[in-house]
Amino acid sequence: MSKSEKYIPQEFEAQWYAKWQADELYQTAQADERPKMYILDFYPYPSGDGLSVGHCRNYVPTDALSRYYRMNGYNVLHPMGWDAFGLPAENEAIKQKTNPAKLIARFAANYKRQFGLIGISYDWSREINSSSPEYYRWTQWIFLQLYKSWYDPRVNRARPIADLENELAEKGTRDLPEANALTAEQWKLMDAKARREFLSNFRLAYRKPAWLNWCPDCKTVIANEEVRDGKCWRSDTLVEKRMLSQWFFRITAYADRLVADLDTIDWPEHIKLMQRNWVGRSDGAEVQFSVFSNQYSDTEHWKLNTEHSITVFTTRPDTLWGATFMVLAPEHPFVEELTTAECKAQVDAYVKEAMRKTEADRTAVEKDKTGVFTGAYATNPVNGEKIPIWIADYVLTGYGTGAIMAVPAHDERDFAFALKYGLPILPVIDRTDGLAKSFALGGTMREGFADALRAEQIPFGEKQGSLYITIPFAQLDRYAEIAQEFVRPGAWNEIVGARWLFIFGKGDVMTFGGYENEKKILARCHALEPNVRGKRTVMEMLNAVEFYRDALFHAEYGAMINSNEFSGTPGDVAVKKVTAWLEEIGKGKARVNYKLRDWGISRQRYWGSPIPIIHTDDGEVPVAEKDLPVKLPDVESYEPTATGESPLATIPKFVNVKLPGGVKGRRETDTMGTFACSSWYFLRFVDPRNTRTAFDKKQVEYWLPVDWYIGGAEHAVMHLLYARFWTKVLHDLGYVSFIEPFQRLRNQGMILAPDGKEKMSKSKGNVVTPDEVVKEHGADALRAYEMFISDFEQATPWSTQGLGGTYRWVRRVWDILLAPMDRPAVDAATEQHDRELRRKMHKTIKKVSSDLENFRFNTVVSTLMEFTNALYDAQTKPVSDAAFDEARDALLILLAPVAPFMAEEIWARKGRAYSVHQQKWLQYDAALAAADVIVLPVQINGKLRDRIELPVGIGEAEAKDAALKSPNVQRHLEGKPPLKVIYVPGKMVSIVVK
RNA sequence: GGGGCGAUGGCGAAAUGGCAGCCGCGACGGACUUAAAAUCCGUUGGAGUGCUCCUCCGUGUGGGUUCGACUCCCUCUCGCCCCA
Repeated sequence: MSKSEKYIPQEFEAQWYAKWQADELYQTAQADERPKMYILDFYPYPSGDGLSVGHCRNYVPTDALSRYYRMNGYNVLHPMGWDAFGLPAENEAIKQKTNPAKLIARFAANYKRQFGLIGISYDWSREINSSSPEYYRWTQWIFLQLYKSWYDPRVNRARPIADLENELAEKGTRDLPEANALTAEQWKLMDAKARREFLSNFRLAYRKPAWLNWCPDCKTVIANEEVRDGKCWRSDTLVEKRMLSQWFFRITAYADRLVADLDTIDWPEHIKLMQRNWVGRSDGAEVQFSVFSNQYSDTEHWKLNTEHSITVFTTRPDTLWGATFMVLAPEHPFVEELTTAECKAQVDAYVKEAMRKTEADRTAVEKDKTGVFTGAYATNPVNGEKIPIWIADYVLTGYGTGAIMAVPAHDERDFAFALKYGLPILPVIDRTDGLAKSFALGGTMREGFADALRAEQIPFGEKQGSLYITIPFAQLDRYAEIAQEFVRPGAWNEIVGARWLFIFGKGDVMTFGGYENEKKILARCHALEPNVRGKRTVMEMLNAVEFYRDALFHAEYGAMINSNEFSGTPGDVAVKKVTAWLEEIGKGKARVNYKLRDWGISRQRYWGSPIPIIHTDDGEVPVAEKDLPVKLPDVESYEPTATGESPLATIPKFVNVKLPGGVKGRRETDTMGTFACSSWYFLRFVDPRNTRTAFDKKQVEYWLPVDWYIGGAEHAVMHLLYARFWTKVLHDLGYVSFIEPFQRLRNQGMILAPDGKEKMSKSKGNVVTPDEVVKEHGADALRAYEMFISDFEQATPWSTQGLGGTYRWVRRVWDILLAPMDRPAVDAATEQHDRELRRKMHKTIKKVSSDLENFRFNTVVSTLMEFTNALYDAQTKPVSDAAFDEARDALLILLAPVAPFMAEEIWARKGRAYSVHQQKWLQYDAALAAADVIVLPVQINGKLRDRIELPVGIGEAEAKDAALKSPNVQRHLEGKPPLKVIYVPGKMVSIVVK
């Protein structure tokens, strides 16, 4: 190593890294007696751009943590690998007409070089690559475990599919809830193909038709993430939807466990919340609406209609009496059959248009709701009303049943839709806030009305002769009486909100509620007032009065009204009561619905793990486990197909197989999305070269669950949910004993570009790379700055000047630890200064240790900076050599996790035995860290008035007494007696006066 | 559209119910130097003609809880991120 006096990191960093690698300093031992610590960074997709300083925000702090735990005697597993499959590599490879494996190898090598540059202590002997056959062999193996399993809701876990086959042969689906009815005899009569099809309703990996994005210009299927604003990212063409068979994992079976088990892990609350919301459990009811024979249609169509009933899911069965129409998603399977001849043309046009839109476009609240009438009607099961069936694109097929009962009085979107198309809006739930309003149009009330209101203290505003009245809830009855007195003949007055009354005269009052009254009221109003004749419903008429708008609609859980025998049912029990009644009369049943959908894994792409299934005339057959992996064919280059199939479909050598027994088969050509690979890689790291199993059970039991799992918040939902799901399946099948893979999770904040607040991106040319920083300032200054820049989870801009600050600090440390010192001789003050320096040292050890363990890396560095400043200060004081050297040695050890290169270099220069990274971490002495005196702030009425210095361990009475005696406190008390004196031990005295 | 996060000096930030602004950047002043850079030392939230003392104001907005609120609760505004 060089002997330059000055701090020149470029002279020694690379050499130390090479030595650490050669000495296998960071190679992790297998399971042993020591406590273990598994610290895992999200494994990255290696891109051609390499790492930026933003990426290092993740890797540097976890590296410091790993080094800290090693020095504390833990057996630390800190591995790294590559999420190598997927679109970015494939698209780049298509562009360069090469094989993505070659690109990935090059990109990964560059990442690895950069990790070395900044001194990350990964155990590279455990490096994995998800696109290598040695790895994806086991991804396929797990796929087969899912394929060969089903979820038994009676025992709430996955079981082998063979158990189900046995049960079906014995007693059919008799004991299976939610299954299509099947007797044992019917099962026995089925052929192999029919049985396979039936079983796919249960398997955890199954195939079903689903909509895909199709780009007509590229003539290929594209992934969701390649669709922007409904257009293809490459060609900017509008994307269409196509229905194709695809593979899914039945994650919905685990929905409740995925929510419940969140309580067992230490994750940021907001991530847990996002996962709960993503699963989106809602409890409600499934209700059958029979389709009404369309007697008003003169076509043949209505005959068909009598065959159907439509199932809707609702979380609000208590609002059923207000369901005035029904809306189907444009994709709903009944749409074509239900639509009458007169409506067919516009329905067809509407469906075609809807298929082009994205889900976001369709469900945006601000967007004008559109829809068309099908011509068909359904029967509301609770009151027998005939209600029209519409289709509208704000209803989606994926959620619930693809059909909704519309309750416009209590659902915002239904309300807007009903207003637009003149459909009746009937309130059936009472308001919970008691808001009631009346608008008395000028000339509708007799003289003296306003005076009468004043006399009753009913507040109102007056504008151009009209009164705007907000009626206090307690005075609703009184108001109704007054209005009857004063309403002029030929006019009317109404109350909306907490009560719905139309007052036409004394004793002539109609309640707005139910179909019949709605029509009667509307007819009377039309007759009396020409201005409202254009209004198609009572609510449309009321909505024309702007003053009423906030009282017309609400979505609260209030008491039921206008609901026959259920009227008056309180809001807190209404849903339960109605659901129970529906079950009783056989028109519905309680049901739990989830926003979570089954996990679609099919990709019509080359660059992914092949799905180990072969299609034969007798249905699908899984590849035998001994024949794994199903290898990707090694091709030079390939293009997407014009049919929407994977490029693999054009490779006959891959597709055509002969099964044992000579049966011809066709391989599945879809590949698995990359979330499959990343759902178990943390298991592979414990035993990455195993050729017999996916992972050695003993190693997994020692190392898992992961203690610290660190990565970007963008994976908050999908990756983490999928990995948890696979872990639970493996648990159910007996492969692992734990139920959660990641015990503690933290997300690093993003580092933004230096200028302004935008992300670093190659296209904007604002990327800062570790290479350039290391070249200029060295890796240790970079590492220190990565940790110092901000709170670990907070987004923050990169600052080249800020980096200069940590560089200066690192150099100051170098100087104070290595440069010869000319310090003052010891004198009478030495003892005192020694004690102060030691106190600072022990406080520093304590804070650095606890801040590291609590992910407070920025204060780790600031604490080390303070300690460095204290050493500079001590240099000018008569501190003893012993105390000074002890403090310098402490700084050197504490520095090792943050600045490993410099710590090693200084260690060597001081002639200590290699390596500093194998030294023991320091223990602090609480007695030495304790202060001699405390300074107590004293507050009067919450304002700081003085600080008093008192001995440590002072009692409450003495502290209060000292506070009250302080001259400053006396001055502010102005002789007033303290009402209350609060002493917070060691922290504060707070005095309350009048 | 759905979900999440955030807002503190000129800037990055600290303090998580108890002295607001540790540490760093920048700026200003000083030492060293023929000079500059580098380095070292000092000052640095705002205001009050106010630098060892004193007072007031101050953590996006408005309210609440508390002896005490950057911190907890509610309202609004703005910004960012993720998913679709």
